[in-house]
Amino acid sequence: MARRSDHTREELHRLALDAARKITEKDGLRGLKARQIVRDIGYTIGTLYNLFDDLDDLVLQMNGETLDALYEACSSAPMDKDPERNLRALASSYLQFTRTHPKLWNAIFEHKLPNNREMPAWFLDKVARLLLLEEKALAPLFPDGQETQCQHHARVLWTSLFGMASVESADRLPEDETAESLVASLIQIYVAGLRQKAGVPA
Amino acid sequence: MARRSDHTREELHRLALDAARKITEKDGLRGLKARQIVRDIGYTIGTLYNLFDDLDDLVLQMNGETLDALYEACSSAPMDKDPERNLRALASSYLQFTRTHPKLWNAIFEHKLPNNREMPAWFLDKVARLLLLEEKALAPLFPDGQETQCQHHARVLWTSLFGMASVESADRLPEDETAESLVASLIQIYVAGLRQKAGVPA
DNA sequence: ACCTGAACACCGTTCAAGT
DNA sequence: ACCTGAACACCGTTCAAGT
Repeated sequence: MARRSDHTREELHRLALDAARKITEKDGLRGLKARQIVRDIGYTIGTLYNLFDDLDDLVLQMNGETLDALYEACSSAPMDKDPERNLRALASSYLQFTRTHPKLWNAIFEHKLPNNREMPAWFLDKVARLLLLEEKALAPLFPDGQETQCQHHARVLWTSLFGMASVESADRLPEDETAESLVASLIQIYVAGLRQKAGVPA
Repeated sequence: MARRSDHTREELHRLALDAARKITEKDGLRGLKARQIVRDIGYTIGTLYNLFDDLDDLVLQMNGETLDALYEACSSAPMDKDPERNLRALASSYLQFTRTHPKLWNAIFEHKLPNNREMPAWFLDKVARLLLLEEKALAPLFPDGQETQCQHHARVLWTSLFGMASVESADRLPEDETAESLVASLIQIYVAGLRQKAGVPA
């Protein structure tokens, strides 16, 4: 057999990533197998390696698309001159995404390359881009010329948000606590602390 | 062959976990293989399944020991009546551990059981126990009767610390930023915010 | 009672052979 | 040029056979 040409290379690429996404969404990264992907799209194992270097490459691309979707979801959060409202809206969008696609979101951080291999730059860019949204949300609190401080504190809040989402997604929060309740305190109290430090009471 | 009895069951158990720890420390959870473990301790594959239900069981036990070691390291942080100093000391001990054993620490959160299987209670206890240290560090800030609030804010700080350590261990911090610099801001500013809220200026 | 290692089912990956 | 699927090396896991 050979040369089915039912689909172009681009279509096949898309079919494979869509199938991988569905499997990961259901069974997690641990349940994602090359043979299951091709079975789902009606092709054979060899074709997958015509499309991707290896499974790590496929997972990186799938995670890249998840990061794109997460960025899109977070971008839709409304931003104005109230940093607390901005941060709450952004965190809310972020957490809504991680709850809707917990295993897909987890795959981004679960996936580790072998010791010698490092994450490609395009992937790190997609990760870094999200942090800019947090900076933008926090910016109204800082006068011009304090961009460095704004970046620092945006990173504090962003890594904290990541920690809360991560712990929630691992089901390690008690019944009466959610990532949202934790992040609400974080934003309220951290911004109050920042305002106090700057001598600008709320 | 059979019946070597070079080691008791308990000794073998220990040998296997030690070998697993060394492999994970070097190559990460992804590089941990059943056959490598038994090769390192001079036994064969069947013996491993005499000692553990399966590899997941072995990894859970290894991660349990890592949590014990982390708890021990964090317990040594000095505690007094100054919550900021307490929190800084605790975070410092925590981060020193995650930097000394990055792949071992990562294995705790990387390791996912199959969909149907859940973490055993003894493992969750070891995770939960660490949070109590953060509560103890923060307690001087709260009067008697406010234990619930103390627990809540301890969890905010603890999940944030986890996020910072996690991002640092994934090499996703820029040159001029460390988990320590992030956590220093978090503690200083969050506690200032808490004091302000309680009407007790620093 | 304990340990072995062949055997099994299943991986990721390669590649000669087909059309 | 594209697709196939047998083949390979390597997994985790089981278990009959040894002492």
